[in-house]
Amino acid sequence: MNGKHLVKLGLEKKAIALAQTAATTRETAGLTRDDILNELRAVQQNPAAYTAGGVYAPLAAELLAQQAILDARKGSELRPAPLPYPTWGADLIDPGAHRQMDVAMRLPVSRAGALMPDAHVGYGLPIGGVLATENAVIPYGVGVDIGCSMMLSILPIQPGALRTDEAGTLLLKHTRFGAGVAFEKRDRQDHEVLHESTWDDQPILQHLYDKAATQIGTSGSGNHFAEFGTLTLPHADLGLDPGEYLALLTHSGSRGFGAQVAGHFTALAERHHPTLAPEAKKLAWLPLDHEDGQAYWQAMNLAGRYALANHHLIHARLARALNVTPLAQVSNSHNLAWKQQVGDLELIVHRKGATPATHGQLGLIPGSMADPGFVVRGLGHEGALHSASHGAGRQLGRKAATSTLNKKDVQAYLTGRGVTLIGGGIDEAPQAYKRIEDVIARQTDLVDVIASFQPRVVRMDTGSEDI
DNA sequence: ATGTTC
Repeated sequence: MNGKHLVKLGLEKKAIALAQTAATTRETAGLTRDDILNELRAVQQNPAAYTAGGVYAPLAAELLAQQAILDARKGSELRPAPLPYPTWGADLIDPGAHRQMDVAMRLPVSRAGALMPDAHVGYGLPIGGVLATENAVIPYGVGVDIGCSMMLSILPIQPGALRTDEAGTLLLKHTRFGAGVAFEKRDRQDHEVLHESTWDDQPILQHLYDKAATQIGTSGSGNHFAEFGTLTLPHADLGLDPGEYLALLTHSGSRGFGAQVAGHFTALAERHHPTLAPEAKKLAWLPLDHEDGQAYWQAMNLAGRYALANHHLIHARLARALNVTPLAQVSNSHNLAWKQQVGDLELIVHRKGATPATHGQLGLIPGSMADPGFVVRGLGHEGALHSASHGAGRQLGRKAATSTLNKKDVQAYLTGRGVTLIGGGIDEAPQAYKRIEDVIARQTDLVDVIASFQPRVVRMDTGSEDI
């Protein structure tokens, strides 16, 4: 058998070598060249029928592997141009965030998207990005801090009745900040989320259970915070009379548990798409009709419930210390994916730093450590995929903030607004964020503002560059 | 965002 005959069959290098070996065996068995070429064509047409054994099994396996790569490449190909998507507050958004969103809208699984006015560059999908996909979930479309969320408790206390030093003492005693931190054993609290059978369903969840159990009720680091402030409710709402209330606002996530879930499934998604274009590598997805997609979906939702449980424990601890029961509570996740009907399709809507804003849905949009946050009610805007911003959004990256701003500037800003800060880093300075008033003004068709919250005593993690 | 990454 001449190699040329095999090239003519359209075989590639490795397959040619395997075909040559098989052909030699068949020639020894007395078959003619034409007989062998016919057999080879049959193997080519249906390699799966030959993998069980026999002289053609190695060739058949190689052909199947090649086909799988081709199929994967075909299924991972980006569209030549991004699908169009609406942007809110384009004048506030860095071109880099648009570039990232453009890549996301070129994914073959993408169907719709939107950019919120707090958008800025992140890993994979931009922060403030909303992306709807079909039968696919993108771990980096949710983000590292799965289930990152906000919670507000409105307390039956006059804003002036809690002194600044008392508020600071409470926050220091009843919250825990920092990467890797957990509550001391005697202070550890239980929550029903830790008793779910879900933890037994996957090895990774079993593995992370102990970490989750020790860290529950903690706040973490980065932009996470716990703060007392003054809630101003101009009109009767939330079952409350108009007026001013002492309130507790927290920003926290799924801690080490969620971060490790995110890392695990991002790596898995990348293995699903080995031929994905480099610019879209961090947007690798998992098919939802595949066990890996189902596993992520389960773990993601558990991390979402766990993050909200964190908030509930933080609020319960502080409310108990104050000997009060909250008058009302509002909470929302802003790093998560949801199944959502979009037109005729049920899509997977990823919100990575975006507040769900279905018609009538309550949400929380914080400003910065010294700027007001807002309680909002969604207007269910279809084009925004029922979403709004999740905050003010960065205008300076962490490095830029650290090199541009100094302690004095930040202290002056805090003093000017009567804010007392415990912990905090320069990279979280109010000046590192967009003006929340501008961001809110760009999304009046997405949410109604129903109350504002002015921070008074704020606790954050100690940054690398303290304030 | 996370403890400190293959």
